Amino acid sequence: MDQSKAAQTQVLAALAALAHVTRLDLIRLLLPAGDTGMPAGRIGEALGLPAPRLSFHLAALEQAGLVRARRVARNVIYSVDAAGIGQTISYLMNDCCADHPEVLAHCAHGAAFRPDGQGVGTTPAGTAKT
Amino acid sequence: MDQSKAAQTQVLAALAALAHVTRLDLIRLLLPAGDTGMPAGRIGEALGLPAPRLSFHLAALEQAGLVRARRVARNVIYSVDAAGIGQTISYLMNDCCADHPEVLAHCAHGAAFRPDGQGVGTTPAGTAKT
DNA sequence: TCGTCATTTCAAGATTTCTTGAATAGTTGA
DNA sequence: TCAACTATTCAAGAAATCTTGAAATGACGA
Repeated sequence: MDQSKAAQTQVLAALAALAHVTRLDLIRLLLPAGDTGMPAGRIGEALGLPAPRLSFHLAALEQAGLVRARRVARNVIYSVDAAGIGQTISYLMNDCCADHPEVLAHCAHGAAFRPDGQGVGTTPAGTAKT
Repeated sequence: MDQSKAAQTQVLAALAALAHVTRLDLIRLLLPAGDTGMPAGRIGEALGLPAPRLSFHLAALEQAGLVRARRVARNVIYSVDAAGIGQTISYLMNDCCADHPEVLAHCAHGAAFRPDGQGVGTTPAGTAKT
């Protein structure tokens, strides 16, 4: 059970990495590209980011285990690490919410696990509060 | 579809709030207490936190929509906002991973949605990489 | 009203993260 | 080898976040 501390450290890094507009944009852009990925240049072009800034954020995501980089000729291709993202979400659900169906109910609400398409609400915390 | 930007802002706040050891500890401590919650004093005692620091982090969580506070006599009772946490997770799954079963596979791996108990792995990103 | 308990706010310093332009490194074709 | 192209690293400043002790607020019982 010392492993769970390392697990938390890793998740904290992933959450910190996700907690930034630019990096969330990067994940969103890269996900549809799947394992094929996208060269850095085209990413920067798509999001209108200066090169050093792009490198900075991609490095952060890579270090957090959320994206992978591979060199192809002159380009560096970035792609999402599905396992990294999935396990981060999994940790949130299990470590925080294992015994709390109320939380899971809100998770499932997004229809991710419901092929019938019930409830497409992507409305996050707070929106329903005011 | 301008609502999705507000949604993202809210999720970013929630992710930033979660991306801190102390605050993740707070969530973990408060979740088992459910709606009953826990007075600030006892929380600080349980985690060994000085009062101002506790207030600072609880305020951050509250602002992010992850916990709620209510006053009872001299005490302030804090409890988790299940909807806030659930919707944050939901956003990650839907906005980032809607079309990507590979990610969802890793999410489900934690057994949250599998009563059969298959795969209790709480192992987060990266652990399986080195 | 006074004193006490529970909690928050304030102010200052320390630390970390983010952005930017300039310089550097790796890869390819001529 | 040289020039062009792609991407990262560096250094410095700006901004945001975290921690801490001291002071302030709010609620209750005597």
